[in-house]
Amino acid sequence: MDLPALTDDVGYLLSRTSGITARAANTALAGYGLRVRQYSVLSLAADAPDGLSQRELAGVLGLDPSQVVLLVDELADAGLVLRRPCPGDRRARLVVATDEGRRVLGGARRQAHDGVRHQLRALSDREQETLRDLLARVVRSAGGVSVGR
Amino acid sequence: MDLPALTDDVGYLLSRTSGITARAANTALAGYGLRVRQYSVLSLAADAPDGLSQRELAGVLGLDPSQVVLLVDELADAGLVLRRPCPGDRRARLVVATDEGRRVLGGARRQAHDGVRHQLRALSDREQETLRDLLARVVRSAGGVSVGR
DNA sequence: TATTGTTATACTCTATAACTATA
DNA sequence: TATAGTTATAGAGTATAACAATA
Repeated sequence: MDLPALTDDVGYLLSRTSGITARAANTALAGYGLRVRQYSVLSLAADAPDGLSQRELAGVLGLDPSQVVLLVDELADAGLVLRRPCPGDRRARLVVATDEGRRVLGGARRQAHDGVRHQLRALSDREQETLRDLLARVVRSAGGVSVGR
Repeated sequence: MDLPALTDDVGYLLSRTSGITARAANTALAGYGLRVRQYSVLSLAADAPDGLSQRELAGVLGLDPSQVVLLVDELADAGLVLRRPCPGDRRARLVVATDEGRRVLGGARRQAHDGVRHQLRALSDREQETLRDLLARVVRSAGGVSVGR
């Protein structure tokens, strides 16, 4: 079986597409003082009623826990999240969105979504859904495996 | 209309999937002394009968020309490509794969492809094709636009 | 005047190791 | 002994600006 040329290779196309959409998202988020990684932490924290531990954040995002520390530091400095002691485990700390964090997230989420959507404009709504579902299955099957060390 | 939670967001899923496949590709390429960016330059050079100018490489790959210089430097140091003067334009230099470059690329391409494919194993062949076609349309529509400066 | 390649610089992202306090 | 968080460091990727040679 013949291998595809670079420009028809899924890995290459994933990298290019991800770069394009991440750049658009970062541009859209710049007005809120956020970048995609900080935004993703804030977004997860805001959607979890009681917040998440940093370990949970690292697991979901596929990041090393040491990176999460820095991202939460920045968000906390900006007053968008805070660290609460975790009842029942004095090692852990729950990352919770502040009211200001939720307020900022409201606009940021909309802007980021629109920015990404504009880069996907070549695809119909139906096709964007298909893309999302295919990617979600890849992440769920492969993503959770090699997170730890 | 309601916005999706982070884990159902196409931008987030693209970033995660791209990270997963790029990591797999880098692991697969490590034995050849290559990383994905160098590999992509080598791959394009090898597939173009007379090579490509660095400007063309930058355009196709969505990179800044200054980044291409460094990538070609590394490949040239490793003896995988060489810079030929471009007949008809003394400013430009054509990047051409050496025999050794083509030989290395043969194995590297196979390994990288298998590594990425393994991360996509949750999708059928048919679905992987669909994914590739959707991504290709996004790159073609949005990718060529804001490359220059 | 515009384009090709180049050098330089700064910032972000990624990967790893080692340490502390708790469990 | 394992786990949650933290600190530190190095390497890779990304983004810009400026310059020489040539068109």
